Amino acid sequence: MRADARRNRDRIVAAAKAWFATHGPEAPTEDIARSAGVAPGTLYRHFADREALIRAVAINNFDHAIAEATAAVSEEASAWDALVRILRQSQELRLSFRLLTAYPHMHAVLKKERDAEQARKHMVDLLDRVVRRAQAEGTLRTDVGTGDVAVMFALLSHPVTIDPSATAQLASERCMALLLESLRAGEQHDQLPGQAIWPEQITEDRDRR
Amino acid sequence: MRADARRNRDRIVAAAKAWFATHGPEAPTEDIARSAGVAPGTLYRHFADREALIRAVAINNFDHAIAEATAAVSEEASAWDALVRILRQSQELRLSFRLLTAYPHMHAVLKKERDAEQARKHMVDLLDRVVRRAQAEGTLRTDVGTGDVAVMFALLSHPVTIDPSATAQLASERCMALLLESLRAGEQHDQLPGQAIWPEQITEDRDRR
Amino acid sequence: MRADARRNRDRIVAAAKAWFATHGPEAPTEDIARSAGVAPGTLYRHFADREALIRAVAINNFDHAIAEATAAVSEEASAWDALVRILRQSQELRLSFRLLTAYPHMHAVLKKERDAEQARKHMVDLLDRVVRRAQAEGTLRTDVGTGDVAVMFALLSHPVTIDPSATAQLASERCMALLLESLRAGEQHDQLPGQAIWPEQITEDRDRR
Amino acid sequence: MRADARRNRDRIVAAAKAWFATHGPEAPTEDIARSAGVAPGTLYRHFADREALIRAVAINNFDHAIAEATAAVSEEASAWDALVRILRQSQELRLSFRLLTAYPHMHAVLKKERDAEQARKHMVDLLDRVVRRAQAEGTLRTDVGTGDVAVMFALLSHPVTIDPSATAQLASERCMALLLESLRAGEQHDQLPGQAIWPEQITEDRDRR
DNA sequence: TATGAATGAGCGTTCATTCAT
DNA sequence: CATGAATGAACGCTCATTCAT
Repeated sequence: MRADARRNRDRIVAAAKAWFATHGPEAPTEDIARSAGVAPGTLYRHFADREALIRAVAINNFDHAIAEATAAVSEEASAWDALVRILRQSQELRLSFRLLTAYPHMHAVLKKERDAEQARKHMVDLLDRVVRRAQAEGTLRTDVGTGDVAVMFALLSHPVTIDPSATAQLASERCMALLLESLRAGEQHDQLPGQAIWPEQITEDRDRR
Repeated sequence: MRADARRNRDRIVAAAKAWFATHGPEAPTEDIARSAGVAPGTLYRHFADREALIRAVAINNFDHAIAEATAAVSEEASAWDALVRILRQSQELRLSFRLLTAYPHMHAVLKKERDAEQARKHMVDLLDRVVRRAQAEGTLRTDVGTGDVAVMFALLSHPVTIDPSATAQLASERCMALLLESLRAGEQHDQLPGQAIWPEQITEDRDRR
Repeated sequence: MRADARRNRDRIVAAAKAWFATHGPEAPTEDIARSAGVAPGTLYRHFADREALIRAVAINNFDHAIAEATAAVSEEASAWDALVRILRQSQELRLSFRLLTAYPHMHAVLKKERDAEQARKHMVDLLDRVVRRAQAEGTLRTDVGTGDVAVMFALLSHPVTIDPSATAQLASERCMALLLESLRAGEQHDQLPGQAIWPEQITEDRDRR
Repeated sequence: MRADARRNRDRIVAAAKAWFATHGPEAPTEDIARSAGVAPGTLYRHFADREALIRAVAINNFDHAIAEATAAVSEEASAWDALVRILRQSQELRLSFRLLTAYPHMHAVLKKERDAEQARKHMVDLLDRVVRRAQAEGTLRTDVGTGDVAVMFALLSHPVTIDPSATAQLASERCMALLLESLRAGEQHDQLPGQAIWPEQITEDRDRR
């Protein structure tokens, strides 16, 4: 791949990432191309269609999120601290989850490309390890599973649309803080409905419309 | 209003509600009309444009949500129980919040019709009263405001897109349970970032820009 | 025909006349119905379609124009004075000509109803008589025909769209005055191109698309 | 601009010009696009909306009309001869005036683009100069203004809808000849109503209503 | 390979006309 | 008969994707 082509591809992915983060995965391809400083034709030379672009953004995102999570795990003293840091601070992870929950087809879209599916799995596995380790060390309540944590995080990754935006930002952080508080191991926990949700409970076959 | 017209209007609102709930407020009017069993022209006879339809759905929703919340308040022994019931069980309230947070224009859209704006305000006021009463009775922690509760609820009202759907449903309920747990007044609370968010902190002027 | 039906019919024709005069013969039927104080269904009970309504308005108009022209002929001292009065003052005749020239299909539309066609013919015949008499009395130049006069008048019946409207009105009157001046018999006339145009030169078959 | 794009743009303008000339400025864009041999999207790539297309046609027209009028002025011996040639022969000027008087919004539409407004002004100024010069040389009666001439011409630019079309064409020419005759300076002129109308009397603010 | 023009299906909306009440 | 609701074809315009330059 020529150097300029490589550079264009990267700029398109970066532009798409920005648009997806602010306007969701239905953002106009034309706007994305313009932001990337290329013509629409160039975008489509690199990505067969919108879904391919989404996959590329997702892979990029998952990879960054994995890197951030890995750093958290290795740098924090406990699994709990790592978990808190990951959930609270990782913008990349936030976007990853937004993408994953942005529209129902997402899993089907990802599965069309081995790399995308692997990156997703890798990310989930990493989260799973942190969750289990935190439970093992006694800091995370044991009646929740990685699936619970993932769902919580996915939901909290939606943009909060209130004014002023500083309040929106704060609201989101407070919400996260509350949730984390409820996740911490403690004496008197309510009985949660059902059983803990683990990755295995989540079928990724979402294509039956 | 003639009986058949009334019936069609209701069917259109119902169809729109279903589409908005599953596909967001940009769902094709054509599909909505077809679901309602009417021609596109009929939809537009009843609603001047998409925004008018959104407002009608919102009013319908807010009204139902208010009714459910009112019932909860009058039937439950404590404000806390009422709050739990409202947040956990009201599907209408859930959709209401989804609509409200679906896109940033929503407030501007609602403000164009007095009824819509009033219904929204009425709903928020009701929630506000329950929140304050629960705090007064000592069951709800006092470092959160109605705005915090509303944001949390709005976020949790997003659809969870995992398979199987029974798991998605469960995940959502568990998430809500965790949040409620963290809201309950107790001994050792973490320090939340910032100050409690109350309705007053939320500017409803979203039309600038 | 019941009295109320008759009244509705008349009001619809009157409303249509007003709309056609100000907005041309494509004015929305809905607006016409509303102006007439009836529902659209009522309009269509009386007139099969837009063309039928146009014919009704045309007949009404032609009849009034004929009456005004007849009065002019009988009251004015000379054919010339009658002609001037007809062309200058008859609002009905003005609208008649506007309708006739508003869209190319008009003749075809009129021909579908004997009455409409007859009224038109009657009106043209009357104008023809006045023209010939004015020429006989030596007040109208003899190198113009009734067709010339009709065309002139039709053209001058178009609305003048300039601001302020008083100026538009004046401009129209001045234009008419100029044209009348050029029609008066006098010494030194320019040679007009072609031959005088008489009603016989005008084929009324306009339906070949 | 690429050669093919330029060609398409020109074809669209030409097609629109033809449709506007025959069916007025509300002619379906779809038909215009088809006539130009392009898809609807192409039309909208070149012109943001119908009004932009109207302006493009108008500019094209005004420019051609100005060129023809300029040629007439420089080639004819007197201002009078130039005026006669302009009014009689310029098909472009004829369409220009038809557009200008086609609907009341036209001035507002033109004013949205500097070029369009300038071209219009340029055209009017040119006519104004010829009119004043003809009056100075004693060939044009002095109780008419450029506004009178413009209105007359606008009115005469409407299509004459009679059959056969050769007769329509002739009728139009004869009408113009009569008007020109009445414009020539001479001994015994009738008193025209009101005062001469000059461009200054014509407010170009047509947007209040 | 990049460009940016062209395509054309799709959606929102209008309105002449029909039809159930 | 009148009403006014329903119909559905038509039109303006958008945008994902393809293709000529």
